[in-house]
Order: sequence, then structure tokens, then C-alpha cells
Amino acid sequence: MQSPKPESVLSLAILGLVSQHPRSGYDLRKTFATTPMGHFSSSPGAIYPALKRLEERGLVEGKTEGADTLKPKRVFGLTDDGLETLRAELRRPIGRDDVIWHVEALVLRFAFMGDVLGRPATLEFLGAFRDRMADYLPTLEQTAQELKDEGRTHAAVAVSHGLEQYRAHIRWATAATQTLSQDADRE
Amino acid sequence: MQSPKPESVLSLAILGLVSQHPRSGYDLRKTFATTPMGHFSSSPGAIYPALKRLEERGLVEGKTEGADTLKPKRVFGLTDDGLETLRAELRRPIGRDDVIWHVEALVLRFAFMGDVLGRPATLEFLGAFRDRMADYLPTLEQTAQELKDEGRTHAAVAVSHGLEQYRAHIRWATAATQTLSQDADRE
DNA sequence: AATTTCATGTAACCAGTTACATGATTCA
DNA sequence: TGAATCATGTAACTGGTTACATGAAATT
Repeated sequence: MQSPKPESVLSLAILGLVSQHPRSGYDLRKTFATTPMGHFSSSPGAIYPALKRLEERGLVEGKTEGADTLKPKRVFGLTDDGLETLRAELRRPIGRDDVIWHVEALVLRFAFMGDVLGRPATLEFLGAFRDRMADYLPTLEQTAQELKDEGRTHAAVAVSHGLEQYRAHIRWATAATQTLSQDADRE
Repeated sequence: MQSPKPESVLSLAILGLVSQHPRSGYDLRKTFATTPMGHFSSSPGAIYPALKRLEERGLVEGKTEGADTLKPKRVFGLTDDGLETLRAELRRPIGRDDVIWHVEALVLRFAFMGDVLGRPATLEFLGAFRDRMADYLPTLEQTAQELKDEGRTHAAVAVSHGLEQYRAHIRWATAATQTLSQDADRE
């Protein structure tokens, strides 16, 4: 039970967002629909059930605002358990799986990390992120080279898309480290 | 019915792979598990049902090899309908949705396009790919700039990850166009 | 008065994950 | 002979999609 299975991306996004300030399901939908965080559902059929699950697990807590009015509204905030779970997820070491299958989740973790874990932990994360990405790169480079040598140009070009992606990850992490280091006194 | 709903990524991957040469479920699993195409399931619980569905839709056809032996093997090939569907999917114009949610599928389409549609169509696709990505870029750039101006450095850095990704897409498409143009007589 | 936006939800469906089950074949 | 690999599949569960449903509040 050391590492409680990683949250699904949507749960993570919700936990992170309500950690900033309490939000209703509708607020979440709006956020997903209108901000660049919007590689997410935004569909009620995803969000309301997800909120219900998180509430059942005791990670978020819904308070009904304006219970007296005709149009009451449920606003969700993080519980202590929720914060703990979020922290745990943000601190989870980056594994090969994350690098191959869940890069989006890693970036999402970064996005919430500033507020929840602070600057030093964030810089550590970025370093690990860069290193894991760099670990994976040679595998791809080799495959691309082999394909090229075999004269399978088209296939090599397809693989090189992945290469460019990973290089971009690395570049980003490096630049981000720079930016956040220099910005030490802000925020 | 003009544009039949796009194939799921997994179906597309399977159609593309069996279009190259007939494969068994196990072959597909191996491919997904060992090649850089492997951002895919590779789990039997995904592949065998997917094959069954494709067969029911008449897109692939399974032939039992060695029906006499004790260990018969089902090898799947594309039907005419399957080829037609694959072609249609590969030719589907790139929309905003694809650029935001299904980039992986676009790259997969590229990967199979060389054999199925030929070089000229592929170059056209790459041009469209680059243009759609370029269309999307300014939105992100603006968001990043706004966040920066508001002093929300961390958020701006998070968004800049997306920026780097899209720039990498564009760079790749440009380079790929180059490579494939110069390689005109190969393959 | 009509339309849009706010706001919450459900139900049917679909597809993928994990884990299980089975058994043949090949290799050490 | 025991382990690894070949090979195919199922079942329960999970979570997301689409579409539906409802109705208040605000805007035009």
C-alpha cells in the first residue's frame, strides 16, 4: 500500500483545482472548457460522477451554498485527506511508465506543484523530469537510426516525431528550471 | 454520414498494421509491446476484443492457420471494406479537435500513410498538419503572455510546456516534408 | 417572450485495464 | 523436467462519451 495507485488524470486535475479554491462542478467544467488546461472532459457525465467518487473517498467535501434559495449550489473543497492524497501524488517519483504513458499527468502535477509543494520541490521535480526524459531518448534515437540505415525513411520520420517531442520536454524542463530559479522571490 | 466517425486509436493502429501484412493477435501484442508504436495497450483484454469488433464490422478477416494442428493460429488481414475504411480515415481532413485531442492519432495516420496513400498525399497531409498546428499556436502564446504579465510565472511556465510541444510538432512537420521530398525516388 | 447561460445531474453505451484461465511449444 | 515463451481468450471492473432531462436566472 506504499504507493496508493496514482490518481486518474481527471481526479488529479479536480483535486488540484479545488486545492486552489473551492469550486462547483460547473466551475470545473468552465475551467476545462475555456483554459488551456482543457485537455479534459468538461462533460457533465465525467465531472459530476468524478466529484461523487472523490467525495465518497473523502477527498473532497461538498458544501451546499444557498440551501434556502431555489437554486442551491454545491461547492467542493479539499479535505485534509484530499490534501494528503494530492501531496502524495505530486511527490510520487517519476517512473518509466510515467514518461511513456502519462506525460500529460506529469505536466499537470507540475502545474499544481508550485502552490502545494513549493519552489524547491518543484525544481527537484523538474530535474527528475528532465533526467527521466533524457533516459528514454537514446532508445528512440537508436530505433530512428536503425530505420534510417535500413532505408525505411518513412518509418524513421514517424519515429522522429517522438524524438522531437522528448527533446521538447527536455528543453522545456531546462528552461523552466532557469525561469523558476531566477524568479525565486516572486509569487 | 459524410464523415463516418473516426476510428479509435487502437482500431486505427490495428487496421494500419494488418494493412502492411496479415498479423495474429499475438503479433499485434508483440508489436505494441516492443516497438516505439507502443503507446498502445498490448494487453490481450484490449486487442482480442478489438479484433473481434473489427471482424464483426467486416474490416478484417481472420484465417485459421494450421487448423489441423493442435495449436491453430488466427491471422488477420484487411478486407476490401477495411482498406476502404483505413483510406477514408487517413484522408479525413485535420480538424481543430484532432489538433487538440488526438495528435497521437494524427502521427499514427502519418505512419501508415506512406504505404496506403503514397508520397504526394503524405506531403499534403504534412502541410495541413503544420498549418493546423500553427493555427493553434497563437492561442497558447497569448495565454502564456497574459499569465506572464500578471506575474503568474508558474502558470505561465506550465502553459509554455504546451507551447514547446506545438512548436515541436511544427518543426517536425517541416523537417519531415524536407526529408520526404528529397527522398522522392526511394522506397 | 425568447434565448442564452447557469447549474446539476442520470442512463446507456463503449472501450480499456487488470487479472484470470488454459494449454502447447521450445529451450535450458 | 521445469521455465519461458507462444497463443488465445474471458470476466469483472472502471471511467469516460453522448445524449438526455430538468429547471432557474439573466440577458436581449
